[in-house]
Order: sequence, then structure tokens, then C-alpha cells
Amino acid sequence: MATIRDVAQLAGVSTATVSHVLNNTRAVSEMTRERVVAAMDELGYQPNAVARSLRVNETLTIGLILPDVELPFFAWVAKCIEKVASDLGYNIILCNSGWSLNRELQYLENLQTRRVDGLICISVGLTNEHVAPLLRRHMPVVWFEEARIEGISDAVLIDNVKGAYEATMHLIMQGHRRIGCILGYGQATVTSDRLSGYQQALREAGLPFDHTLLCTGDYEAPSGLRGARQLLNLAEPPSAIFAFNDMMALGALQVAHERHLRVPDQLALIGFDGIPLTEFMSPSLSTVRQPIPEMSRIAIDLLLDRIHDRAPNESRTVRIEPTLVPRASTLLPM
Amino acid sequence: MATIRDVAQLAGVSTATVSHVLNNTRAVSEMTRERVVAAMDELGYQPNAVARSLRVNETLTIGLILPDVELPFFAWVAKCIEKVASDLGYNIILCNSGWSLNRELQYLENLQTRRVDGLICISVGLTNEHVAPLLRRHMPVVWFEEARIEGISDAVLIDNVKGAYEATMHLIMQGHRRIGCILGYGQATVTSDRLSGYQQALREAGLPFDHTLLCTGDYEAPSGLRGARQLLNLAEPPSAIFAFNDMMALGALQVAHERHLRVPDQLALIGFDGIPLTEFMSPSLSTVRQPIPEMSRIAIDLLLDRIHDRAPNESRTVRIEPTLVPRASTLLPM
DNA sequence: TCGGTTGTCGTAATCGTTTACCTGGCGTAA
DNA sequence: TTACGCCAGGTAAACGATTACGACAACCGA
Repeated sequence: MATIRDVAQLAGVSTATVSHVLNNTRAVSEMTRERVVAAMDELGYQPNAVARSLRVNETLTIGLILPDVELPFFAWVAKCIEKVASDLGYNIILCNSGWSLNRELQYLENLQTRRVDGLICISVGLTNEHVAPLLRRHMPVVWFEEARIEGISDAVLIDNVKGAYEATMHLIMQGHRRIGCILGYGQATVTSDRLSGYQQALREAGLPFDHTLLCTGDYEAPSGLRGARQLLNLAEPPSAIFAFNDMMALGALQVAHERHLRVPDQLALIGFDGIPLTEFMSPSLSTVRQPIPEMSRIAIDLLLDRIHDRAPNESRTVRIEPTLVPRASTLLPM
Repeated sequence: MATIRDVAQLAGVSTATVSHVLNNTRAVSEMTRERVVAAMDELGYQPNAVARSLRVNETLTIGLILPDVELPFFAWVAKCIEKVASDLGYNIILCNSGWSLNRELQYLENLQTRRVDGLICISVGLTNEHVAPLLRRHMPVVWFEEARIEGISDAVLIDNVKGAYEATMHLIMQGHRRIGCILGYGQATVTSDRLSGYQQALREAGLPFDHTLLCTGDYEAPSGLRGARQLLNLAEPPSAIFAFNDMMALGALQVAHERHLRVPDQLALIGFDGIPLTEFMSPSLSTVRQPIPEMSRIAIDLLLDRIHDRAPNESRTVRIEPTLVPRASTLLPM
């Protein structure tokens, strides 16, 4: 494989000159520039980014740790982040943790030895103590969507309380008095925040909080299915169900179909996340949309600020407001 | 950041020795090994994979080019490939081409300068002429699922003719005589192969081929919706629809719901791919499953064989048989 | 004529590893 | 005693780029 030295030799110049025409980093006379370019494509020269990285201490690579790209929400995130990054010349290393802290830690090690320039993280188990060493080594980290780590590194989050509040309030406005809830994992702040929003809406509407209307899922469709069955088997079943993400709402929708319940008149359904798929369910699913494209943009911006040392010392948290998207699964036709 | 030299100095040995304890590549006495290890974690030493890559000419990185991770099928592929790769110590660089040949070419350049060890490619536009230069530079490429390039590099494909044949035959066995088809893009072999399988099944069953029963989609849900509407608006509408992927079948399912057609008695539906989501649609969607986990394993194996020069000179194509998964959307309850 | 400026380009150190080759010391068999 | 093999570990040259310095020529104004 041709190196910069081969090019230099063929063009009759020094490697310095070749490097400078490559990067436009100092003036080169038109004549020698042409000779260099000619030599480059005669040799089919391709610069070696590994060598460059070693020298300039920058890999133009960002690690992305997330629980499961197969889930539509995370796939959406991955796509948006990759788009923003690649437009800026950065590549993404995909790290699928499979909800496992162990794998998260392995990736953390791995990405550090690879000297990625930064790290975007949707984590399930990492804590301050795991991440502090990275920060000490000046490896920028941005938390995405879930704020596990307080204060020590940047984050772009959504206001889960508000989102859940709006979803619940929307159902209440549609006349529902008993609203079932399919939660996610217990320990995540995502879950507890959304539960707070739900409770807050009930309180404001003067409705009682009934814990039998809660059940726990795992953010995948089958758990929504189980949850909905459980809720509908209650002596006094809910007339509406708020699932803490869209996939669980999809599972609940399947239960409505299997029991021949008309949606939304006999059972209203609303999800959370706003994955593109919701639009194409039947009926289309009401949801609370997280603006992932914007959040991706912000996450990368935060990262680049740190990478280029233009960020303040203290950590920054950007909190985005999700927006209610009412659709056929909650709206009675006029 | 601590380097191998710092460790060597602190442990009172040479960098060679440190390197050898790091990689277990020659005998080191227990005593000095301990000293080295102690020095390493006193300094919080993390080896620099960039420098290593430069030296040994291996990045332990694989590029993955695909059209759109957001589509469940590709997300599934990405997850499976990443799993296999990371278990073997390789990282994946995610390249989302957005169905654009231009972006595919950019990624090709980029991945080459990054000196990835190999490349797995689900491409929409690349041809022999684009890839030949890579192969000449000994960059292994494996084509996944879609065989755009004949003969010059390895591939793992599925037998689309057979899969489509089985889907169609399944519908015929269920008593359907007019079977609509929602195709994908025209130029892809995926599409034309599946169409062949469809036609072959009709022929064998002695059914006429009616081109008004065909319409074209783009592998996303809305196009399936449009396609199904078009087919159902025919003077003589089909009693079953075979969509060339699951997402378009999902769109068709939505049409069935909006027209209050009972599935499968009034309209049977079958998709293609076997994405996990199909199991959780209502009713659950019959499909033809591509065994992505196995295909991923094979793709990586083919790649590693080339990377380690244990592959024959001629290119290898592994063709996998997809399997019919009959579910509620085609099976009448007993 | 001379000092200063500008334009062009080369020399060589450096980034952090790996590894081919070499060096001692020690035990052992002849 | 000598020669040999083995064990443990060191020296220094790569890998392929970037870049701080410096060199040289040409030109210009005083």
C-alpha cells in the first residue's frame, strides 16, 4: 500500500509537502501541487488515518453505547446520531450492551483503548464511579435520554415528568377516569419520572391513585401484552392505558384486538417515545414524541465542545420538552 | 496519559518486557510480571490501540454499510452482526447510507483510510467497478442478503426465489386464487427473485399471472398501505396479499383494519423477513424468516477467513434457505 | 549594497506500540 | 574447563503520518 513517502518520492518532493497538499495546511506552488496530486492517483494513494490519529491524537470516532439497537426507539437514536456525526466527519462505533452492565463496562474499556474522541451513552447500569476515571482522562461523555449520572458529565434529557403528565392529562380530557399504566423497569429514573407525571395529572384532576392500575413491563412488546391482559382482567378494568413506551403500547393494542375491544371507544391507548412506527399501527397510536433528531444534534454539539475544549468546567444538562401527539388510538372520531 | 514507556520506567524494565506481559507473547518471570502489573495499575495505564494498529497493521474494526438502521430488518441485522463481531474482539463502525450511492461511496473511501479490517455491505448501488479497487488492496468485503456483485467477492445470501415460492404456495394451499403482491424497488435482485418465486408458485398451481395484482412499494410501511389500497380498489380485488417485506405487510394490515376486513378470512396477509415485530402484530403476521443470526455468523466467518488469508482465491457465496412461518394472518382458526 | 520580507519547501523528531535480534548468566554434559 | 542450550530481558528499528524549525532564493526599498 502506497505511503506518503512513496508519493513524495514519485513527485520529487518531501513528505512534508505531500502532507501539506493533502491537508491544505501551507502554501504550495501550483506546479508542485499538481505533481503531487498526479503522483497520488498514479499510486492510488490513500492516507492512513491510523497513523494520522497516532500523531495528532484524534480519531474522529465516537462511541455509542445503547441497550439494544433492535428496539425501534434505539434504532431511531442510532440513525440520528450517526447522521449528525458523519456529516461532521466523525464515525460511530456501535456498542450494543444488551442491557448488561458487564458489557457496558467492557465497551468502556475498549473504547478508551481505541482512543475514541468521545462517548454517547444510553446506559442501564453505569454510575459515577465507573465514569469518573474516563473524565479524569479527559474523555468526554454525554448521557442521552436517561440521567443516571448527576452532575459530573454533560447530558441531554427529556422532561419525562412533563411528558407523562401530558399523556395522562390528554386521556383525562377525553373523559377517562380509570387509567391503567404499564411501567418500565423500577430502578430507572425514566420510569419513576414518568410515574410522577402520571400521578401529578391524576392529582390535578382530583382522581384517586389506584396502585392496582399499575403493572410493570420491560419496554418490549410482549410485556405490554402481558400487562394489558392483567389490567383488563381487573374487576374494575381501566378504560384507557398509558404505556411507558410505544412498543408496550403495541403489545396492549394486540390485546385489544384479541378481545375485540374497539380502540379508542372501549379502550384508549397512548404510548411514549414517538417512534415512526406508531404512525403506521392500526389504529395509529397516540404518543409523546421525543425529538430525537434535535437531541442528537445537541448531544454531538455538547461532545464537540468538550473535545475542542470550548466547554465550561461544570457539566451541562440540556432538558428537552417532549410533545404530545394525539392520534386515532385516543381520539374519538368527530 | 501514561504510555508503555512510563510503565517500563516505573517497573524498572524495558518497554519490550511490558509489551510482552501485556500480550503474553514471551516468558516473563513471575517477579517482574508482578512489578509490571503493579506499575500498570498505579499509573492507570491503558494501552493505545491506535499505536498498536499502526504497528501490526490491524484495527480489529469492521465496517457495516446498510441502507437504514431505523428499519427493523436492518436494525436486526446490525444487532446480530455487532454481537458476533464483538464476541470475537472486533468493533463495528456503523454506516447508514440512507439508500444513497453517493454516501455508500463516501463510506467506502472513509473506511479504507481508516484501515478497517473488513467490510460487510448491504448495498443499494455499488457495483463491481466500485469494489474492485478495494479487493486489489486486499480489503475483504462480504455482501449481505443482496447479491449485487457477482463473483468477485464473498457473499451470504438467501434464496429469495424459494422463499417467495413458499409464501405464495402457502396462500394457495389456504385456498386463495387471486393473490396480490406488493413488490420492492425494481432494480434489486431481491425484488426480481421474489417475483420469480411468486410466479413459479402460480404456474405450478395452474393459476394465471395477472399483472394488475402487482404494485410497487419501497420496503417501508406507508408504501404497503398505498399498495394495499390500490389492490383492494380493483374491480376484482385479491383475497390475499403477499408483501415483499414485513413493514409493507404492516401497512397493508392497517388498510385491512381501516376497511374493517377480518384477517385472515376476508384478507390474508403474509410478509417477508421475519423481523421479531411480526410476532406482536395483531393478528400476528405470517412471514418468511431470514435467519439473520446465522447469516451474521457466516458473514463474519467469511470475512475473518479472508482477513487471515485462509480463504481460497475464488469468491464464495453461501446461500441460506429462508423458512416459512405461518401465523394468524394467514391461518384460519381450526 | 544590504537588511528585511515573502514564498517555497526540506529535515528530522515525534506519536506509542511491536518485535527481530542481541546479550548475559546459569546449569549441564562431555 | 569448555561448549552449548535455555531463560530472562534489553536495544532499537520500524509502522505512516504531522509539524516545528530552518534554509534558500527572489525581490524590494532605502
